[in-house]
Amino acid sequence: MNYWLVKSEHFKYPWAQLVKDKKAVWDGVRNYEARNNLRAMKKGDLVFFYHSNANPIGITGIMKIVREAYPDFTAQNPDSKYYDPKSNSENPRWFMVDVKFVRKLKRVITLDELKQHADALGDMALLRKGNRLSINPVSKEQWEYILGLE
DNA sequence: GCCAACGTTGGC
DNA sequence: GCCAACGTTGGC
Repeated sequence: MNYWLVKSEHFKYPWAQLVKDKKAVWDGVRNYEARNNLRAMKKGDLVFFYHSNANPIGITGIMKIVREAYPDFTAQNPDSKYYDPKSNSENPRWFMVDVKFVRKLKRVITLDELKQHADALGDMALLRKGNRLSINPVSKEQWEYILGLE
């Protein structure tokens, strides 16, 4: 079992939408490192949902992987803003996963707060300066520590 | 809206 | 394969 943290901008796919939909397709990942993380996700893995460019900025809830990586068809759709002419169905470049709503956190654990616990969280990818990766691995220790803050 | 950080592209 | 130019992310 692995743990992850994914970012979403509130105007792109807001947490409230997932709460309503219960299930979502996590598509549109167009960064190789993020894609590699995406492909390492296993069914049943738990995922923090992190709101960037939001108010407040932070972790709002938990999701679960319900379908492992499969080709992101939006890359083949010229009308999609995620269209990538260099990807094709024989040799897909991009992947997506399906996620399911698990639960809301009792409160938002803000970036500010995570920063205050930077020592305990060790070298957490999210807190690294300049980190822009939209899919980050989280260690078991970090996962449990963050839930302890809740 | 600014801008630092960093990924990607493409000419050479 | 280098690297300048450009685009994007995301906190502030």
